[in-house]
Amino acid sequence: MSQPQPIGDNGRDAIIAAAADCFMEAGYDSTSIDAVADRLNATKGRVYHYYRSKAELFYDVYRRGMVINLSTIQPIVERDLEPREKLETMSKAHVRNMLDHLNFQRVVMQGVEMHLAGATTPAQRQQLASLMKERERYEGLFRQVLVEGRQHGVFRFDNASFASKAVLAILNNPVLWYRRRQDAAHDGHEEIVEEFTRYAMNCVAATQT
Amino acid sequence: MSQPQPIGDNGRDAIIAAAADCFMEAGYDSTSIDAVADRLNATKGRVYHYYRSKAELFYDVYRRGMVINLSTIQPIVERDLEPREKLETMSKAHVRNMLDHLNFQRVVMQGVEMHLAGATTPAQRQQLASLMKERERYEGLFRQVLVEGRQHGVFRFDNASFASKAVLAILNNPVLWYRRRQDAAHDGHEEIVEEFTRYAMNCVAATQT
DNA sequence: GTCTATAGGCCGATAGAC
DNA sequence: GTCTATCGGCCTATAGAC
Repeated sequence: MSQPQPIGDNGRDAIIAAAADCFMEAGYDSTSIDAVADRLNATKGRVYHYYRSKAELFYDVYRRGMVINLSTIQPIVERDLEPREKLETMSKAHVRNMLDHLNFQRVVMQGVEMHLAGATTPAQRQQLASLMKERERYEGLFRQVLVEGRQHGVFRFDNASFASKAVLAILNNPVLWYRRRQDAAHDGHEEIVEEFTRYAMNCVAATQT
Repeated sequence: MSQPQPIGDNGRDAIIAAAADCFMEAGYDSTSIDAVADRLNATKGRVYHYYRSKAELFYDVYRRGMVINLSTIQPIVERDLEPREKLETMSKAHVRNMLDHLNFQRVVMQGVEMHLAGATTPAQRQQLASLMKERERYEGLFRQVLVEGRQHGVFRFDNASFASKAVLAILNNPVLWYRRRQDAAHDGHEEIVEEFTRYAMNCVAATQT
């Protein structure tokens, strides 16, 4: 208690990180608790000491992913920027998060899939629903900027909900195909960030840039 | 042999349709062969008579989904249309397919996820890789129109591969949240088709419409 | 707090009757 | 061609030693 633990140093954080990698590489269903434990050079006794079930572990990984995203975007929303510049800054930061935290972002995607598929037990359903609310809140941050920009005449669209979905569909896309490169100096991140941000901006732009 | 069987009437087609519904509702891993058989009012002996494994059944469902998409879009590609009109026609048809064949389209999405996750056995890997080629061919039809339009100065983008991914990311998006409505007369399809097509067009447009 | 050992259930796949 | 019956493996979760 004398010092705060750095992230990744206490029991749970190491498990969350290992689980994120496993879920990314094999998917939720195909990841066994043994596999997560193996990655920690431990056995599943350790995992079950911190988590009551595999589902709870998954939820924690998902939540960590959303915390990364929200804590990046929220401060940008609060800055006093003109709508176009604000959306552009948010978009670039979002794509960077996708590329920098692929493991967590793939887990977030799997959470959406699980929600679509419909979890079996009522308890799981409820848990997933609350996770989806976090995601909707995140989408709301984008929707809010879009509506503001439409009032200023710099964005154009009919249905704000559809527009925010379209923008995020573009910005999330790299998660579906990007693979980490060995050479960190030439990871190609900036080209992806620039280009997908431009597509996202264009799709709701009222005036050509 | 005297008459061709209508789709959905021979043994395999009924199984494919039942499996598509199950995979949509529960996901690949959580769908048991018993569940597919139940939906057919049969037992799994029937399924295993036509398919050697659950994976093969999945591949067939996926293929059916891609056949739906390719057979819709290919004829449009071959028509003699100006690039902007061609892309618009393709986009609308694509979104309609997403809404009209949700079950198969969700399976196609799951196939992409499985590919990302990395199938376990070498045989599965190879099968999935060949399915992904179909998908890339489909994306290529869009890329081709985009490049043609860029030459005519009606589209603008740097990387044609990224541009086609961005366009399809938008057009696929409804699969992630759309749910069938009871009232077929007011299914809301046309609003979704119009709006997401417009976003897709805008994101690569060289001139404002 | 981390381990070993094992219970217990589910499901893919097969064998063989009809 | 469809059924019933069952094997065998895998994996979640728990019990209890250290």
